[in-house]
This record gives sequence, C-alpha cells and structure tokens, in this order.
Amino acid sequence: MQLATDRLSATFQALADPTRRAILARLALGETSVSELASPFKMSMPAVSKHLKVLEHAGLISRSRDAQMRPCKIEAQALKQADDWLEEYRRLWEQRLDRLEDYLRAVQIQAKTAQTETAQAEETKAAKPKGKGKSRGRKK
Amino acid sequence: MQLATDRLSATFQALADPTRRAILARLALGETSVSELASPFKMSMPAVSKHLKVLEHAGLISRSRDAQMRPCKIEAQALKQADDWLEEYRRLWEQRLDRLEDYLRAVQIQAKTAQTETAQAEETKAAKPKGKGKSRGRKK
DNA sequence: CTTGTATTTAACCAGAAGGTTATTTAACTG
DNA sequence: CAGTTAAATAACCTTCTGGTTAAATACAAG
Repeated sequence: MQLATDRLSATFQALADPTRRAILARLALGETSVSELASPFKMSMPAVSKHLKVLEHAGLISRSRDAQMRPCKIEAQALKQADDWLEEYRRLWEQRLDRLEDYLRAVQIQAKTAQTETAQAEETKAAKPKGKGKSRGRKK
Repeated sequence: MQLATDRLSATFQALADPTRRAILARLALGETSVSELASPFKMSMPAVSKHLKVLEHAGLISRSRDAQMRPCKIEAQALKQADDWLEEYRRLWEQRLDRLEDYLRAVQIQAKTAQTETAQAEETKAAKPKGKGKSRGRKK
C-alpha cells in the first residue's frame, strides 16, 4: 500500500491521521477487536482495516488471532522512537522561557533609554547603516 | 497544497518526510537561507520551497526577510505539541519493564504454587519492591 | 456442509503529495 | 535603467492516500 520508507517516516506518517490517533488512544486502554475499533467511526470496515494496516506497517500495533477476531495491540516501541527523535529538539522549547526573559530584559533597557532619547528614535529608521549592517537587531 | 486538517496532523505529516526532518535538523543549529537549506539535497529549489511551505503550514518554521533572502527559523512550539501528544503514551513504554517484571513474578508464583502449596507468601513479600516509586523521569 | 460472523482483499475513484521545468516576483547592484 | 541573485509561483506529471462497494477468506456453530 505505502512506500517502503524508513521506520521513523512511516511512524510519523501513521500518526498524521486523526482516525489513526483515535485508534491508538483506544488501544492504549487495552487490546481489542477490529469491529470495536471501527465502531466510533462512520467509515466502512475496509477503511478502518486500511488504517490498521498503516499502523501495523509503522510497527505501532500488532495483531493476533482469537477465533474470527483479530485483536489489535498497541506497540509502544515505535512511539518511543518518535519520542527519541523529538528528544533532540527538546532544548529548543525548554529554553524558550529563558530567552523570553532575555528579551524582556532587553526591552526594559531599551525603554529606559528611550525615555531620555525620545526624539532620535524615529530618525534611526531613516539613517540606514550601510551594507549588511542589519540594525534590525536582536539577531542572536 | 496540503489539507487544512488540524495542527497536530499537519505537524506529524510534516515530520513524516526525511528531507523535512533534515531541514529541521539544520535549522536547529540556527536560522539560515533557503539556498543553504537546499544545498545538501539534489532536488530542485521549488521542491525545497514546497517542503518549507509544508513546514511553515505546520507551524514548525517561520520566515523573515533579509534583502533577497528569506531566512527560516525553527519554531519549537509545534514540536512541543507533538511531544505533548506522545506524553500521554509515555507510560506505555516506560512501564514496559515493570510490567514484564510483574508478569515474571506472577509466573514464578504460579509455578511454585503448582509445585508445592506451601509457604511462598513470605518470599513474594520479600521479592516485591513495593510501590511504583521508580520515578523514571522523562528526561534522559 | 451450510450459515453466520469477523475481517481482508480487489477494483475503483478523487484528491493530495512530491517532484519536475519554465516563468515571475522581489530586492540589491552597477 | 538593465542585470543578477534569491525565492516563489504556475503548470504539469506520477504516485500515494483515504475512501467507497462488492467479493473473498477464515473460523465457529448448527
């Protein structure tokens, strides 16, 4: 059905659909049948079956057999891989507050300066510095 | 270009492509131009431009202007949203070992019960770590 | 062996994704 | 102004996605 791309791409791809995320949410509560997984949705069974195939291909679920039923089980390892990828970027949002503080501090200083030099503030715009000076400021 | 689905779907969708993840990896090092972002790939500029549009639509990057250049910057909040979603499932892989331990302990008790129906209660008590104070934090 | 139940497969469809080349827009430069 | 650079847009193509209905499979129970 889908391309044989890498595992991580397949995982994110699988998570990119609300129906599939809802299925995973249900499976987080415990193993269950395809019919029960399908019941909350108004789509046809084959459609759900396809979603399950996508999830299985991504390693997010596994299936066993119980009479006519094919119970699905969530497989957390694939989710962990996605989490591991995000881990690399965690600092980017965890440092956010610190940077906001830096920014606010800078603004405060600027405000104080502006109090004494109000007139020149407008002129600065016209007095464009040469070349790639980039007076646009706060470029880390 | 892409569907106007919910933000989380758009984010996971954006992350489901290796090229886009590579772009984000580069942007994690700092803001840069489209040309530089495109340079590692053998695809055309319009292709990269499309990838950037997908990332921007998902809120994963933002763009500013600097002369002819349109520098891209990573936006960590969208990544955090993905991480928050995964957070709900974290216990599934973090508790895995604990549950395996529980299972093995149960099997052991069963085996012993089958052998001799004598004093295994004390052993169980001794072996049990008691409480789930493992506090396996989410930060590595 | 026939029927019912649970689920998958087959065939098909519209629209999205990801790529291409050619053209256009935007901003600096001489 | 004309020319160059950086990037986006337009038009087009192929493959993938997510859904459909109809038919097939696997199993259990009469």
